[in-house]
Amino acid sequence: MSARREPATIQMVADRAQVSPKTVSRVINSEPGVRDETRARILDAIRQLDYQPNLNARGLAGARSFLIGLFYDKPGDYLNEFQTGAVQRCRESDLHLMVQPLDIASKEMARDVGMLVRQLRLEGAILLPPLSDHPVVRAALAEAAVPTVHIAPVREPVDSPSVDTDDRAAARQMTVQLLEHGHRRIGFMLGPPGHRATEQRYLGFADAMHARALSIDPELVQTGNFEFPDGLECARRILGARSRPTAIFASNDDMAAAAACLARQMGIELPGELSIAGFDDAPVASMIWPQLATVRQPVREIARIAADLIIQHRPHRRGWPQPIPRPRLDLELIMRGSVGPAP
Amino acid sequence: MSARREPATIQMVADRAQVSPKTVSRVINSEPGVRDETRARILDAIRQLDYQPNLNARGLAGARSFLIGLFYDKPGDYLNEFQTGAVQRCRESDLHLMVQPLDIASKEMARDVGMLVRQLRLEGAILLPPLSDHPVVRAALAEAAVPTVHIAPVREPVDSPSVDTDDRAAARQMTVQLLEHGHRRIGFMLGPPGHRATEQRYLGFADAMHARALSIDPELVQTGNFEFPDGLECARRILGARSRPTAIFASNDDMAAAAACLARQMGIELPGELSIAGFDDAPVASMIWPQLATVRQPVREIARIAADLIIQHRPHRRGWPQPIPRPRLDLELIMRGSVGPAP
DNA sequence: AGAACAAATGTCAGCGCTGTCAACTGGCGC
DNA sequence: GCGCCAGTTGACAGCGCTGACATTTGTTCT
Repeated sequence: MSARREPATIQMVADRAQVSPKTVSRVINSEPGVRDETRARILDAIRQLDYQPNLNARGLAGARSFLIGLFYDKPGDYLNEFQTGAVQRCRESDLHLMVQPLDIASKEMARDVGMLVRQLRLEGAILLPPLSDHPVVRAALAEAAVPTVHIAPVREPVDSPSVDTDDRAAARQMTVQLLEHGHRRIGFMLGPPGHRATEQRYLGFADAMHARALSIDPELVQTGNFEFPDGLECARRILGARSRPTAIFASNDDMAAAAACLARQMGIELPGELSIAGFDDAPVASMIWPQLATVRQPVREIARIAADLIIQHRPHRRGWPQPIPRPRLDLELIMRGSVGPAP
Repeated sequence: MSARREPATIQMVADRAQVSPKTVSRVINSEPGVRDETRARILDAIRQLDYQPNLNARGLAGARSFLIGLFYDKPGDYLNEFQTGAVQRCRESDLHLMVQPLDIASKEMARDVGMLVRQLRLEGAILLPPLSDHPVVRAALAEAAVPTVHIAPVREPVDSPSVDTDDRAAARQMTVQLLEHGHRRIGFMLGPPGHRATEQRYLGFADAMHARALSIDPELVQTGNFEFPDGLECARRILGARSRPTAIFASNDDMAAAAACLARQMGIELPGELSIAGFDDAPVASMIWPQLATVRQPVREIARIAADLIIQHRPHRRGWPQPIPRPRLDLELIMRGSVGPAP
């Protein structure tokens, strides 16, 4: 084990490359106006000294932070995927990702956000749903003038980009699948209010039903909060309806799993007597039998795009270029064993 | 919307409180030697100006970073829980958590780690298994003299604390439960090598079997990598054994779920013909029917303790106080429907 | 009251880097 | 040969804060 060297400084690199620190700085920041030969010499020195610029110093001098914040309400598989994608994208641009859970129920959110943002001088923020629609968070971020990207917001923010997916189309397609399997009475599990996914997925379902002139029995539409326990409760109500549906389309996989679970307890055979479809392609979707037909979101891709929007934006620092980008990604239907012909 | 103020500086606070910046600094850092009356005046000024110290400046001047790194290999529910706990603890001490996925298969890990550590000047690092045993990561961290806490390492690092759980005892207890339900032929699904959990859980299982003078049929012991698909493969081998076991104890819930899934496909009734036990109390454990008997890890608690170890250690900066702390937490058995009397 | 000391506060330089702007270099046209 | 300009490079201050040390203030004891 070698004795621990102190980290190299820009001055040391400059000395070794026979240039001024400023020129080294230019190279580090990929600024133009450095002769190739000089650049090469400097890069060499950097390599030899194994130099890493000190982020604190860079940030202080340049009024930057190299930090992007990722705010989320509840952890879960979605977060994992998203985080992975976002970190990857950040690393490609020499940025770092700061994760921050924010209890949507807490009254101290504004304080928390403001604190983080101003202490860390975040260069951008990404809001995961349902935070993307939280007025307090939005306001705190706006006040601090932090460029923000909203993921799947219900109301598109006028002055910030958002990224979302065509949940409506996917839900419509999935419903069409159910219809083509002969299902006519179809139960639906809504997500909690305040999520774009909740409204879009239902709309897609309704689109498909109405296109076939089928009516939706309100008794078969139940609201859960995207979690297993309420999925159970929804399923109880749907399967306890006067006339039991032959299929259930749940707004997410956890609730779909709950439907499958309850059906099993009730001795209902899957998919013989009941078909079930979910949404999100969560791990649980392929961990139960029969596996859940579901819709896959390109979460990592969404994350990369979100991070990218912030990174691309950075140079301007204030106000997004016209027009504000709002990429919308397509989803992928995944048909699996939980959907079969209607009995 | 008010015009966006520039963030307050320590100088502004000092002026308003009629003291020198240094005294304000003392208050911010909770240093002793400030009269109560002065402190109050300063705190007042801070509040009025809504002042937040600039982390970059603090870090640069004080040779700190206020950052702790959390390194992990694969995301998952464990990570979510851990991250939540760790962030909470960090916030309590004015620190921040930097998450960093590290592909255990990648050859650039040393570079990645070194880069992060030196750019960010991390004040500490937490290694999640199986990274806690990765020699390259350990070396990179050691070279940079970053205080590190290892979570559930197979080999305890001589000079760093570790946090783990008594998996062996818990596995023994779970096995005893199976035995008391009358099971004698019990299959076991090992985790991948390189995890403490893998060895400890098996040892606990073996402890209990041997205590009853029962032998373990090697054909019923299969290795997976903690993921559902191999769980399926393991289950296929175990359930395809010449003499099928009446119970399976899987080293984690994903694999246990796979056993349940396969059993169902094979028409084996749970828990009537086969009992299944898992480990970790992952979400999936309560999302399938019958729900999995499992072992709950206090993941958040572990995370808090790990962060705490780093935070407590910080003042010394080099070398841990004697002796190196190695807290070990107890686990909680959760018996659920997947375990029943042997047929 | 004055000395002697502890407590409280201040002064000042500098952490490692970048923004601003000045200075230098070489090539070109006339 | 001179002026001029674009292309390069450097000098220098200062980002906001804290460490080391100096100074002032308050307290206690004789």
